[in-house]
Amino acid sequence: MKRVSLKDIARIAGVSPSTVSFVLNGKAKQMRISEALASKIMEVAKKEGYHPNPVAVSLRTGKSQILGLIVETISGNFFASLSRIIEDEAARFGYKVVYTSTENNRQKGKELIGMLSQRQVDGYIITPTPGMEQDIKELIADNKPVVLMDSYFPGIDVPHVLVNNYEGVLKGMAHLIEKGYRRVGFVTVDLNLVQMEERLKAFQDSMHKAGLPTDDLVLSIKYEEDKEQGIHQVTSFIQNTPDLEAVFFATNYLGLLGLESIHRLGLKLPDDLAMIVFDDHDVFRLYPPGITCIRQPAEEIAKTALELLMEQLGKGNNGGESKIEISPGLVVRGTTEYGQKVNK
Amino acid sequence: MKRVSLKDIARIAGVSPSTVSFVLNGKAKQMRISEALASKIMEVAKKEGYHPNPVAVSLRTGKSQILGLIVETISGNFFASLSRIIEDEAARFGYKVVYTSTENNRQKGKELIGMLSQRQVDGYIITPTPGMEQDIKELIADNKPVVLMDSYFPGIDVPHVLVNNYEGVLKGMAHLIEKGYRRVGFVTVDLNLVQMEERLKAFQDSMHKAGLPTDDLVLSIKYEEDKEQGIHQVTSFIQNTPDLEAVFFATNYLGLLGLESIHRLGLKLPDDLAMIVFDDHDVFRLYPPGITCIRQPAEEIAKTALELLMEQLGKGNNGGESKIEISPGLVVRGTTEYGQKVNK
DNA sequence: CTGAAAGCGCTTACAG
DNA sequence: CTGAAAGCGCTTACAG
Repeated sequence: MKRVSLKDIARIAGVSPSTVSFVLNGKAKQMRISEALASKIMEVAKKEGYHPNPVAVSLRTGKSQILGLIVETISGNFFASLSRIIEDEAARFGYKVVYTSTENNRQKGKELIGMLSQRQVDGYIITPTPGMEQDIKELIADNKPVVLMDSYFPGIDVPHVLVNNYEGVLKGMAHLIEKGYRRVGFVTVDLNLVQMEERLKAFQDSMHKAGLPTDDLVLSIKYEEDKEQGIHQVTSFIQNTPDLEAVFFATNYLGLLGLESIHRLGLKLPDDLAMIVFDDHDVFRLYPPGITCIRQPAEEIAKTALELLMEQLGKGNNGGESKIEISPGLVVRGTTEYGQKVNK
Repeated sequence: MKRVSLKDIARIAGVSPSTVSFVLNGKAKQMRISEALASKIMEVAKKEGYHPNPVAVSLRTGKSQILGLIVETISGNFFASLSRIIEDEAARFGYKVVYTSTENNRQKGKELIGMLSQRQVDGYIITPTPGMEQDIKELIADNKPVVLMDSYFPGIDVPHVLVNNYEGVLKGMAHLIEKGYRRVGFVTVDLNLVQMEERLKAFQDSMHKAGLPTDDLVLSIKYEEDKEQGIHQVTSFIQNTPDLEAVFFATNYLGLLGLESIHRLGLKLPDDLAMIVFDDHDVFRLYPPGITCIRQPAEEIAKTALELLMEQLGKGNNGGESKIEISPGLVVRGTTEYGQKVNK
């Protein structure tokens, strides 16, 4: 059951290991090895079931043909949507993918990157969390190919691909305003991330453009708050905001809090209150009918990220920033789209 | 930014590479290297930030300190429950874990195992699917450490750990019968798997022991059937079985079909119809209150599987069968446990 | 056109 | 107690 090595093939074919290596790596022509010899070697290799030992190749070349995908949590829907797409796409380019997650743990993020780089991972696709800024800087300094997904750090010059957050909220707001909603609340989270800022800004711009005030209409939940606390805050926000007609939730986690609040208040969607969610992670299938979602095109984001990475791997890290923002879709869940608002 | 190598450490410390290797691998004493020298070498290694290159170690030793975890799908809750536990446990033993999924694709299962074995994976934890029998046999023949989880092949002598399916259904049935339910249906799937056989047998044995007939009470759904078809079958089963008081669903997929059917029929849980689900994959959180679950202890299964694997890794594959069955728990979801059945 | 040789970074008998 | 040497399986200048 011993594996056949390149040397074995050479011996059987009666040539030197180098010749076998050249042929098997498609450099026969370049090395001007005769067609006849080349095809003979190919045949022997096939017959003996030869497969190069990737560990040896990796040691020799310093490349592993492996990509590292680092996400926040491996058990979420975001990861589920992504992993398969990235794996398939990577395979097309001859790469394997290993997955790791930080599980919301700063320390672990650091270790992971360290471990991956030791294993000679050739490139990284990372969903960055606030704590990883430094690690990512080091990766860049080390000239490693990196692409960020879903978010980015304004201070670091590294390719990233994410949904166009501003445009997404704009779309959702246009939809609501067109339907006649005027008292629209916005629930966001107290997190210093570019995405969240963009979303809030788009809300305010939309309202102001429509001549609507936003003074008492923004609720910002603390990130550390636990779930029950959050539900409580959303509940009283809904109760205490006069004439509230609709609420825009800036993330799907917030959306779930909202759903629960609405449920507890005994309100009916969308008649009593309309609801719209910015679905960061393409989980809109979880929502019941009657909710509008700004949907992230996870598939397109993943594909684009991989392409950016391949570009870097193909021609070295050019260090140029490439910021790609993908337009989100507006999805009305279910068939019961809420109609024109009557008594505006 | 060049990595420091063992050779570098040797040069800096003024000793030979072998000495460094011995010290760093804890064989200083065994090789009778002086304490002073050993600690000096340790210090240099630390100061220079030396980390052995795992690729080189792997090439030289033939071991990778990596375990392969193969599951059916990476996007399910089962995987989510498992991955973290296995990863943590493996880390305690100094192993990393790489995940792969067959995504219900026979061909892919084969490729995956091939790829992992090339990468010198030291051991396998596999959730077997019917198509993998041959591949697993080869692994065994090849003397690779393997542990199966969640299922097993009766014909193959390989360690496996799974919930005690028979006992689980027995528990659930005892619960129902004790509450006074007599007309209990059993919905299973037409799949030739030991787990399913055990579950059905336990149902029949329970009923018979209580002196209850089961003739018209078993529905077996075809595995290939699509979801809508399945819902249809369950719906008519519920409608056409006289005096049906409760239904036992043999898997959580079937349970979801049942939930939808009950919803469509406008029945109220558990008053109109009681429902109990064998939750293969610890997803009982998805069910609404009023449903009883036989819950798989995913955590314990995962831990045990890893221990079995470590045993093999520690002392070589002894080839002996070790079949471990873990007792399932009975979980009544939510606070609204259904009460004593009144009009039996 | 083809082969001998070095070397990727380690470990481990073997010889002092 | 410690070092020189071989070798894991490959790739790639270098020399014919």
